[in-house]
Amino acid sequence: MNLKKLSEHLNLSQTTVSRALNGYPEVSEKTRERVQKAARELNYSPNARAKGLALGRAHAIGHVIPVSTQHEMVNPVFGDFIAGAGAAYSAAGYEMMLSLVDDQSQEQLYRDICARRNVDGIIVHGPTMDDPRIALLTELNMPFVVHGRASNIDIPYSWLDTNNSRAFRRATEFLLDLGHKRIALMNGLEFMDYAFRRREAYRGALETRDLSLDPELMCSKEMTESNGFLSATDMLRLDNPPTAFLTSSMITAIGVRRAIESAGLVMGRDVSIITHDDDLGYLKNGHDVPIFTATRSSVREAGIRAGELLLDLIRDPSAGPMHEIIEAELIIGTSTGPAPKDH
Amino acid sequence: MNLKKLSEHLNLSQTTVSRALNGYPEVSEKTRERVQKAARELNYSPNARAKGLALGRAHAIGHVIPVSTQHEMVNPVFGDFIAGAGAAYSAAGYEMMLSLVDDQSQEQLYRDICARRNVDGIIVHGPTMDDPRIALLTELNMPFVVHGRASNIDIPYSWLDTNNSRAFRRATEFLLDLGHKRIALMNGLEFMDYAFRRREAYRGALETRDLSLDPELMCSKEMTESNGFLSATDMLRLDNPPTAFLTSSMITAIGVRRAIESAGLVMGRDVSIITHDDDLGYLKNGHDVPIFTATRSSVREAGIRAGELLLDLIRDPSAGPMHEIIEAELIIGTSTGPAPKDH
DNA sequence: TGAGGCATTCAAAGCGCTTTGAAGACGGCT
DNA sequence: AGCCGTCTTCAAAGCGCTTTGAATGCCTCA
Repeated sequence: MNLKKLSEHLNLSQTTVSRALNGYPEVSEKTRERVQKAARELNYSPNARAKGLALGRAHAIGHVIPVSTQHEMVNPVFGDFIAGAGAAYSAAGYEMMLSLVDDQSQEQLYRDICARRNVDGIIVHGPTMDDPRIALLTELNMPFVVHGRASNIDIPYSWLDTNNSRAFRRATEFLLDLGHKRIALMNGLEFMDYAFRRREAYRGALETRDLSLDPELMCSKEMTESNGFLSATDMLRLDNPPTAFLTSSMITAIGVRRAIESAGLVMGRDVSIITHDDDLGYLKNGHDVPIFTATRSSVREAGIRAGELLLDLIRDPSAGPMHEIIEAELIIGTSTGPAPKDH
Repeated sequence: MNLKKLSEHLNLSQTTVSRALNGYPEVSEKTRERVQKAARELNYSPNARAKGLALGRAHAIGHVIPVSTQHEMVNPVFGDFIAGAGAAYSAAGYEMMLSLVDDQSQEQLYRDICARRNVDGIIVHGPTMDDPRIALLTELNMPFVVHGRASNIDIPYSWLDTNNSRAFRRATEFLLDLGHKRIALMNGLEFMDYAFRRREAYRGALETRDLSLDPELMCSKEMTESNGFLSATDMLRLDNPPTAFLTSSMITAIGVRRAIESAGLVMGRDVSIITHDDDLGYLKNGHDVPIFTATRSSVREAGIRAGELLLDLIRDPSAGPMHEIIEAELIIGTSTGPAPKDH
């Protein structure tokens, strides 16, 4: 069923039918109702490609997902993020288009996407510190919103970010206030901007208390359960092991907990953990009492807001670079306690 | 940059330019090279909507992701599945289109997607036992491949599935062989087809050994860490508690492990766990020695194969219903051991 | 009665591509 | 010279929609 057939069936011109369905005023109410009824009965829904061609808009948003080539891994927060963004899109009648890309072929893929014109805007995931995509998309004149920020980029662009600095500073201070002096940082990959900010916040908090950084207590790896376990196991074997861990994700924290327990120690008594918690649907941090003390901010909320910002930007590009920062809550769970005396 | 401008710039007709770029033989090699060079330099890439309109094909595959309304949760295997499928698509020059839908408005969404014609095929995720989408898409004449199967549907359709029955039967027998008699099943939601098959396999294995099912040892919930923890905690408090757990996902298993440990028991000695392992990138089951004894099958592989099947089906719909079954490996980890004597 | 105004409706152009059917250029053959 | 076949190129139609600019019918008012 297409517009032509529908209009023939109704003995009307395509113009009239199109206008009736799109709510234009210059069509009488009788005909509008007749048209709408027929459209419903015949299950007519305009061909999206043709509509897009005529309108010059795709009614779709692109998400480019970087897939780590080493580990073939998709960031697990991604599911929740797009669940949020998707809700914003469908409310506005937009589709979501996904492309996966390995770290190599980034630039060409973005160029192609823009040239092919089947998205009206792009969400940039996982920005690095001097992410080249920001200049590229600006040059290509494609509306975009970055989930995160790029510390070394100074051209204006729209972003939405969690306040990683404040969250990790608070988390570190929380441990320091409990008397911990040997605090390990299990960070994500530090060319990622959020991981860089987190490390700087950790460093800042320690230095303010005149504690120096110990490279043996810092690691920067992909945030998997295994990495959490392995790195924590190594650190716990040090002569002067950490009494607390600051981890970048719940998954890493689960690995660290496993390391603590298999070292015969008790979490929250012998060794503390504080983690960042993205509030993922399938990985809630406990129920009434949280398991892990955590800085929590919902990545699903971030998805919703990022989607909304981008849609606003598409409607009115002059609305200029938009910025939004999300504060994380500090949630007290059972994984933290005062630093043990005998260390 | 579009075809018209490009052809004017080259002093050629649009026809010739189009043919040159699409590899048709009736254009001379000189001109072809000239055209290709210009296209590269001017960064020309055909407008996808226009191409789709002209060709009657969208070059895109739709994925409809059911979002559980109660828990606003996206199945965590989803990220890995689409990473696989996406690889298959981009190899073939296809895009991936995502729609999220809550359980309610399923049918209308599918009808719309088909009517709007901006996908050439659909992957059906998470089929239930008598999933209505199969009849619907068949009627609408839209190529599709189901990830999983629908036990109560008897019309022919294409699917790709893990052999859940065999995997869970083997897993149950493995525990039985170790002497366990009180085996708990922590299943997913049992209106989902895979969960139903898993339960039936578990039941079959027990009945073969003349053991009766104990409803107190069976639960059917969303596969989250919390649910694993809560249900396992309850079961371990029974007068006659289970000595082994069979869980549906790594995440659930992690929750069960937490329950075991916080009950003061030791996993693999006091209580065994065997789980299904989707081999997710960020949640590897240990490194050299697996943590959990598990039935493993890579959901990423499933994504790749499902994508390939669907592309084949789109190329040649008469290639008829395609079926593919993936066997799971049984991986022996440290989470299982002989049933304790004193129980 | 005819001009003017308003409410409806329509034919046709255009969005950017592919593809059909036709035509131009060229060389070889009789 | 004239004809034919081959190689190369082209103009135009069509994909399904929106939108411009024009036309139609009807009513009102002078």
